[in-house]
Amino acid sequence: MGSHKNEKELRPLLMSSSSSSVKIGCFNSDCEAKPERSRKGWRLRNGQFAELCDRCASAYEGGRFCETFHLDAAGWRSCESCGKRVHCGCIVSFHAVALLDAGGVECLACANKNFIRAPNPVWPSPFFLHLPLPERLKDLSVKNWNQFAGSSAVAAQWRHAPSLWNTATALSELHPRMPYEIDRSNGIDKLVCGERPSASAMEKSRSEDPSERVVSSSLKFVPPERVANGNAGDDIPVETKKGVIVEPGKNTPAAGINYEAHPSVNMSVQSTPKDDMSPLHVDFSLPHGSHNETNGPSNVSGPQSQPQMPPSAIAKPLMAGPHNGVESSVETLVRNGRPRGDTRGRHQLLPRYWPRITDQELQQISGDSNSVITPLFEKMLSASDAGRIGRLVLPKKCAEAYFPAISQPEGLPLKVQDARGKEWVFQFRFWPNNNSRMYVLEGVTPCIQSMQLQAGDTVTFSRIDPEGKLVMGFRKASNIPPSDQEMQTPKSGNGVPKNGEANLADPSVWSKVDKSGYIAKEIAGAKASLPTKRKSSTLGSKSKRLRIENEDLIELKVTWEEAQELLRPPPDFDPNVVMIEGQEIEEYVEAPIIGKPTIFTINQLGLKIQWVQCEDCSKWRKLPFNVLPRSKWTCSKNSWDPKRSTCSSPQELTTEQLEDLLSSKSTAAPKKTKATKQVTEAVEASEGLDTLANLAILGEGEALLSSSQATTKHPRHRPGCSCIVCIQPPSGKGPKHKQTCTCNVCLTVRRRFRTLMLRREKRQSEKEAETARKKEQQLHQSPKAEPEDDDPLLSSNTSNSSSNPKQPLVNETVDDENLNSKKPSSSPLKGQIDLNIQPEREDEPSPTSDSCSMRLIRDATERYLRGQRQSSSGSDGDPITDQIEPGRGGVVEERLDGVPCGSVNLDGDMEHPVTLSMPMSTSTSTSATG
DNA sequence: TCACTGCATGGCT
DNA sequence: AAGCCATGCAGTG
Repeated sequence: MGSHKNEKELRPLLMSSSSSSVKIGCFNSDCEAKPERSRKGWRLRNGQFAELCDRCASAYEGGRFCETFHLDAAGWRSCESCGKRVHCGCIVSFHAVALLDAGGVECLACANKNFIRAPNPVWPSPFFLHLPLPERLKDLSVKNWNQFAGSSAVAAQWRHAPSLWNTATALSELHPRMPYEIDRSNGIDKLVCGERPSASAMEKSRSEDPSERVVSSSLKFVPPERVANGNAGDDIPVETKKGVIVEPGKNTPAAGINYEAHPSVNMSVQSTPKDDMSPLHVDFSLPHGSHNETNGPSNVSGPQSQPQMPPSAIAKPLMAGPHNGVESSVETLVRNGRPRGDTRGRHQLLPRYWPRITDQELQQISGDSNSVITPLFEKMLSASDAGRIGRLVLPKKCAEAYFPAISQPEGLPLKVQDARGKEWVFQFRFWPNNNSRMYVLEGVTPCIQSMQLQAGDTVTFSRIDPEGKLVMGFRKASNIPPSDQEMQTPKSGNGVPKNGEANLADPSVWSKVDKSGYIAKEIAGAKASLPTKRKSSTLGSKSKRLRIENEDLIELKVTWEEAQELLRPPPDFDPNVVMIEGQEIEEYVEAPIIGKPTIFTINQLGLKIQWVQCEDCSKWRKLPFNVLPRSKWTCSKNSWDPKRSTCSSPQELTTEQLEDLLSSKSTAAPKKTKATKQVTEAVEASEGLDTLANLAILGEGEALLSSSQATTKHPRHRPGCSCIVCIQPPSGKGPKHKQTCTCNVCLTVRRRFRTLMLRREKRQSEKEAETARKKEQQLHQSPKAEPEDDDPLLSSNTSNSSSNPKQPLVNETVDDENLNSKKPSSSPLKGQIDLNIQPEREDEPSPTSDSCSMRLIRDATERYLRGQRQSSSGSDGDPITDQIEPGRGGVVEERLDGVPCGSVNLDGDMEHPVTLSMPMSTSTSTSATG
């Protein structure tokens, strides 16, 4: 440790000189003696030691220096434990005082006692600290890491990491290969074994530090040496106190002294040493600095060796307190036991990686044991992370700060325990990347899957002491209010579902931290409060891809079909018709608008009807099936039933019927994700197509609709994108899909194709179409449809349904076509918009396929639908319920070959009677009603 | 053909 | 503007 500012008071003339060789006399400015043989006193900031005359040295060693030489100076306080007067305002006393978390100070004797009593085995014995570093480190080597990795390397390494001293050890252990480590060790050694001043420094944790929070019971570490000097005092429950080492560099209002918080012994890991000028820091920091891989051996001492560093990522949040918040990367290093960092400035981790774990979660991890959990960092899983590749990209700084140093790309096997206690071994490695490194954990798939994580969820890395194990917890994205997710403490984390009120473990901590978003959070829990920066920094930062996950996942978790179903041509649309591959494609300048979800049923007469809920009164009103109500539909727009054109009008449906209606609707969706193979496939397919749909719906680059899958597409994806993702064949099984395949994907593709074909046919001969339709209807005796529904296509597709009144009548294609034909629009084509079509990608089933292909497709489709109906049919009784299309959601694709919901907009509000020929599904569509 | 590996690319902070 | 890092994708087995 070095001298501090106060040092100057003692020895102004010598201050500038860092050389102990300069002997002008006793270092004590209050002493006139000129010792022949100087004795070492406190450590100066420059790493050297004050040279004192015998008398002063004796006083110093006896712990009487302050009272002897500046009893009247400011900065005297009483030990909170024993009441003894202790000086807190000079470099000499700096080492003999511990600042308590609760305020006040404690003499070293008391602090030491507490420390010694502390049952926490995590802390190394003071004696251990006294051992020359070389001794402690001699066995350490990179191998250790490897070995540990294989077994409990982490634990071993970190076991002693808690204390600064240990840190040194840990560091050494971690970086045995680095020469500088040795230097570091030396430096530390000096601190530990050297002259007393050096030993002093101990710590105290800051309550603000999340880590500390966890380790609130942290003990204060007092160097043995100090104890010797020490002042006796009463014991103070260590657990309840956190001390802060007094440092010359900073002023404590209360004490009028400079001090700084240092890593507490137990949680030193989390504390943040300052990189300020304090000698202590110097010693500690140096080692860290040395850790820098790019750095050569570092100097053991010297202020210069302690450049000011940004707070460590974790420490930062913690910093808030009286401290200036200046944290040194050192601390990070200390905590991790792995102080490396390319540059100190970089030690600071991005806020998005700051661990946000609640006490409860920590408790969960540690269980009832006395384990101390040290949150290290967290990361929201990207699509890649959660993908099958099994590679979890680790934030560089986090990897370098908390994982063992690796010099070879191959890295090391790293043992990680999940929240359930199960151990996993990942390969911690890196790839050279732009003159840097990209760290990854390989082989995480099993773990990720076991935790059922997906993109958007967050994994947290913590360390359990004294075991020193790495623990990987997780937090499901869905557990947290989307908007608050970023900011709030996970309700459940570390894989331990908790009620843990998402209170930030310690609001004060986070809020104070910085602008990174915590502040905002503190201010408001509401979405609005969500710090945009924060948000963007997490999901958003790199990814628009992920951005949608949380918020949108919930609100926009609609199927591709559902989304399209709700699309409505923009008002006053004026589509441009372009020819693409011989097909007329309508282009809309305006983005489509979103319509209102409805539920389709079939009444007793076999007429299709749809139910829509009034925006104002929430009553359900019956509308012609082909009406496309807008999103803000209200009773007043119910021109079809004047009696119920006001909100005051009673609802036509009975409560029971409504329940059935709604339940059917709600149950439909779940089915979608359920697991028949086909369903699953369908889901996948729809997800895979989401991109297209999203793009179509939201416009290029704006994929607001997220697939149910957290995975997102690369931002570069654009309509027509030919990347591997976009050109991916259905379900990624291209070749495996046979022509007769009836999987959702194939059906979808066929449907799309069919749509095109139908249009063509339509164009070719309206008359023929009409004829065909009638023919189809006759053949299949499709269920009754409204008079307007004379879509020939419909009949073809719905042949099956026709046989079963209860089956959904809707067939996307059919309906779609029906609508087209029915639509008021003078031109069958006019007003049609097929957002599902991407000319560039229509290559799958070529639009130009012949009718034979069409037939095959239809046949396959029908077979599939038949099967679906059979399997899903069976409900009867309530007209509504029964008629609501079962499995709507799950098999949507298959069943929706047509757009049941009207393409014709009869709604007064729908001034745009345009048919949207989109593959659709309406989760709401229903079947015949009796 | 597919899974895996490792580097390259480029959006974003 | 540098660097991070999510993802792409070629190479390999």
